[in-house]
Amino acid sequence: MKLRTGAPLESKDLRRAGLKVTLPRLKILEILDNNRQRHLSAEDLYKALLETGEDIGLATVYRVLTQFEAAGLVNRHHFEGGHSVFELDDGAHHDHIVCVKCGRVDEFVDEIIEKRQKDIAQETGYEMTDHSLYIYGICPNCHNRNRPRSA
Amino acid sequence: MKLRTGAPLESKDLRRAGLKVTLPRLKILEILDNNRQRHLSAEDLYKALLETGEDIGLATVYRVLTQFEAAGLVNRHHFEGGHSVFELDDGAHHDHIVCVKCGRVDEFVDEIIEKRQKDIAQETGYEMTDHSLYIYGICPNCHNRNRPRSA
DNA sequence: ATGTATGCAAAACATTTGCACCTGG
DNA sequence: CCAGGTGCAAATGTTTTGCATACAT
Repeated sequence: MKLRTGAPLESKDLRRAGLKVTLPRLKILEILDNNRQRHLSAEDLYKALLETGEDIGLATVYRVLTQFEAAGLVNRHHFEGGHSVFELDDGAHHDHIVCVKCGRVDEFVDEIIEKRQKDIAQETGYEMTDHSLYIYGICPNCHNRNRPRSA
Repeated sequence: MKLRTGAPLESKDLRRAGLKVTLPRLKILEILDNNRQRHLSAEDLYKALLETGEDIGLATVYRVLTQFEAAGLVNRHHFEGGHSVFELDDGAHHDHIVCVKCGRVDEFVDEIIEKRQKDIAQETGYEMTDHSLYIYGICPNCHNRNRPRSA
């Protein structure tokens, strides 16, 4: 099992996707890039944009994210809680381990699980097209925070 | 890896959960029971109820499903598409393999994957509380349907 | 210039809630 | 009878859309 990191996305990635290079799109890419360790909701992104002084509408955030998703630049995940979260897609498949306390997200790839999933699809007669795996838990930071040093 | 089936739920399961045995609740249990092979949305359930001639409101469907979830009678899943789907919970943990063509859902448990997930949580320092795994693919039926017999 | 993007406001959905009425134990 | 359950309609929160204006190429 190996953890993963990522590489920055920029203007040329937008052009390659057939999208004009506009300020909202660049800003959104930038914020996603600065928050690789957590997954942001449209609302999160919107607030972050306002904080940087940009006057960008929530509708634009949604539109841009949808376009980015179609272009394969970001992945959309439907978490618990009725709203979607987004992360940059650097091309490589990976799964997620999510902290239920602080929302931190780590990514991993495990060949044994990958292999086993293929086997299961075959055994059940399915032709596998995709899969998604989430492990939920309490991350090291939150775990320590909950252990009082005197007890 | 083993596939799973289920056993019916009834009035006593409602009582055990501290819920009055009412017509809407029984009907909803019944419909869930008759559709174990697919996961139903609140809207699906609502329509199914109307078809059986029952005059049950959508709000009640949501309320009942939420209560059932709290009571551990059903599980709620957040699929792609912005809405939730529900399935009866027969107590045993299991994962899902979903047909992207027809919505058919099969359930399975794989000890190797279960084990590996625990290992990954441990390696990354997380205390695992839960996990969810979906394999998406094309089920045998849909697969055959797409293969013309003359070609 | 000119086809796209954007911002705003309104619309569309999925889900929840308030409240008067109904019903199971 | 009476607490809990239900239906309806209105409220909520998220995401989408229509349209006039602004911008990238």
